[in-house]
Amino acid sequence: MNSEISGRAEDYLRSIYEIVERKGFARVRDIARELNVKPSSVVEMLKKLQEMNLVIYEKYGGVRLTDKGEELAEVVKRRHETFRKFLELILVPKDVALRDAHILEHRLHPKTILQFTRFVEFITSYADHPRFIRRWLEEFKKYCKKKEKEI
Amino acid sequence: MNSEISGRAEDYLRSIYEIVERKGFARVRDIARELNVKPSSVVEMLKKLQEMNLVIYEKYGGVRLTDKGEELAEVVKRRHETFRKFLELILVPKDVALRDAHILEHRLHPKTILQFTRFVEFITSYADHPRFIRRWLEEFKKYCKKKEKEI
DNA sequence: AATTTTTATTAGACTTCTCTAAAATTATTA
DNA sequence: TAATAATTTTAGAGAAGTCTAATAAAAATT
Repeated sequence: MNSEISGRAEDYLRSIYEIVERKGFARVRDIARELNVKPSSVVEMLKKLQEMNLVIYEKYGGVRLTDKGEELAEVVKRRHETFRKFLELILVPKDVALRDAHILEHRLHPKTILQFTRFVEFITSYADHPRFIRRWLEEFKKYCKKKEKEI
Repeated sequence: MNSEISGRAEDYLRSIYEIVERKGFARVRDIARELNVKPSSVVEMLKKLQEMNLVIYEKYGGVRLTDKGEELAEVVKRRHETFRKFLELILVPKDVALRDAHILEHRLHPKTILQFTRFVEFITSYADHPRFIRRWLEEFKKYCKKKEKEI
């Protein structure tokens, strides 16, 4: 009866979604490579995801998402993007931002996710308009550079 | 040989630190209550933490942190405060912010933690000075209120 | 088509953290 | 101090996710 999806399951779901988006279908191997796990772990998780009606897969065949799985994956992906953008906004290097967005995207309260989303929206939508936002971003950059020199 | 401390172990460490700070000593019961786990789970973890030279505890006696444990707990606590402040800054309700800071504080790359820290520093240290920051915070509040009404 | 290589699956074990239930210890109070 | 209550500890098990090694199936190559 526990329909709570685990953070790790979400990772698998997003990964499958992105692979399918890129190359049309997902294989165990691709997923394993993307998540840095062994193929056997992928198979294990695929069984669970199928149990939850999030993916359809046949032994030795390809993997695809159910409608429910796709919906969920899209939510997860949007969340991921939000966190990635946010991290880049506060000047975390791109590679680190990508990595850490994965960590941020799970288990946070919906209200928290909402506020992160609004923050990113607010900054990016205003970024090339009002002076005070642009000014603020510039000042933050300066502030970081100054701190960088202090090390 | 693996001296990596787990996120969960960090929770225990911070919890012990805070209880000791509050009432002088920590008992299994206190820790269990604070972390919402059973006393037996606490005992289990205390053994591991002792193994890692982070706490000293005797059966049926109190728990205290070693110097090494205290140092680590302080780092964890500062990190926690940073995230809590940050979440409140982006207008996450206090109770949710407290809860989610626990989730954010683990496993992020040092560079990410550094940037979060700088961001909070930047905003709070300038908050009552230059107009453009105050202005910015006000605008963000307005933006959120507007979005709130749209729901 | 037969052989080799790649990919996928299973079985079984391990890690980390958790729990319940029972036993041991300490504290309280009558 | 004897009985009761609260706390702590142990033992044993379970969930989630991972791994290795062996096996099975599919794909590629000769």
